[in-house]
Amino acid sequence: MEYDQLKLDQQICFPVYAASRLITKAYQPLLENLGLTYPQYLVLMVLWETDSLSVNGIAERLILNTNTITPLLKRMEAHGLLERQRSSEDERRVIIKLTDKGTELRHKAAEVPIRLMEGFSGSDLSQNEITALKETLLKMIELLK
Amino acid sequence: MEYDQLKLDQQICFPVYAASRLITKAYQPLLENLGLTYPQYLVLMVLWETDSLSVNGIAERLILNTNTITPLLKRMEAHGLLERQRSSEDERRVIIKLTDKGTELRHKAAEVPIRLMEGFSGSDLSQNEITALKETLLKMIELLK
DNA sequence: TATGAATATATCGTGCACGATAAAAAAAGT
DNA sequence: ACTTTTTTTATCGTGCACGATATATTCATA
Repeated sequence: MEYDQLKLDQQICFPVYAASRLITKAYQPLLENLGLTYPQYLVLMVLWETDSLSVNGIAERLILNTNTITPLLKRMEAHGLLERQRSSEDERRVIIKLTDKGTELRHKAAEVPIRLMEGFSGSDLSQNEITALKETLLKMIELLK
Repeated sequence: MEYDQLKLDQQICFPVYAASRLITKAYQPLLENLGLTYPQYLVLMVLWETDSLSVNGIAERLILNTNTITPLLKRMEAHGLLERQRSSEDERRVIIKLTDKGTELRHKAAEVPIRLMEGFSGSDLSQNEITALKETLLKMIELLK
């Protein structure tokens, strides 16, 4: 029987999976200086743009399950980066607000993506390819959501 | 101060991360029928192509740490999918061999990638885009390894 | 006004995934 | 032949990530 479709090199899923982990790995030393993990950094990027979001709002933005977000936010709260407050308007909701410490990290984090992209410049990965990659991934994400 | 480079929509890392998890999620119901998790399925794809690999050989193929692979293989051995054997030629190495059960799963798994790709056909994601995506990801992987 | 449906968060359990470290075996160097 | 270095796997600890389930609150319906 033919099994070509089961060959690892024939998969699209595997390079996405491998690239994702390698990117996270590449971020790790840069984020370690800020006392952050990669998922924590993603949460902060969301909150730096839009403070006072609900747990569900952050989960939707990051396309993560709320049962992943809740423990993540609790750890960040323990680190003094944000505060969790039950909404008085709708008691089902928990509103997440940055602390001064969480806000101030934004300044230090500003160079992180620049440093990360430095690893790609000067390579044979063109800006056009990166742009096209992102657009195709966004289409794929829409299909899979 | 300008923080555009910290906007989530400006990142290439986030769509890769999100797409990876959504792809894994999409596989989950298909693999559940076979009693497999996604990482276990990746291991089997490697072994179906080349049996009798070392732990390190599988780790290299999947670009995973050996301390991720070892517990994964132990769980698969517990499920009777493979056997782990210390090499007599080099006792540092553990050789992984498929059992009959592990080999037979290949037949059932043959339709998994086909079913997964069905979700993309008929969409506005062309085959050319998927091919280009894969090539760019492979370049990125080479840079990050 | 009461009931059922929907929504939001939290907990539990399990499976990864990786940094750090340890131990054993093989290879390299003197 | 002995010592040092390198390689391979394993363990520990921690941080996710998700399926399933539970609880509380709000919304929709009768």
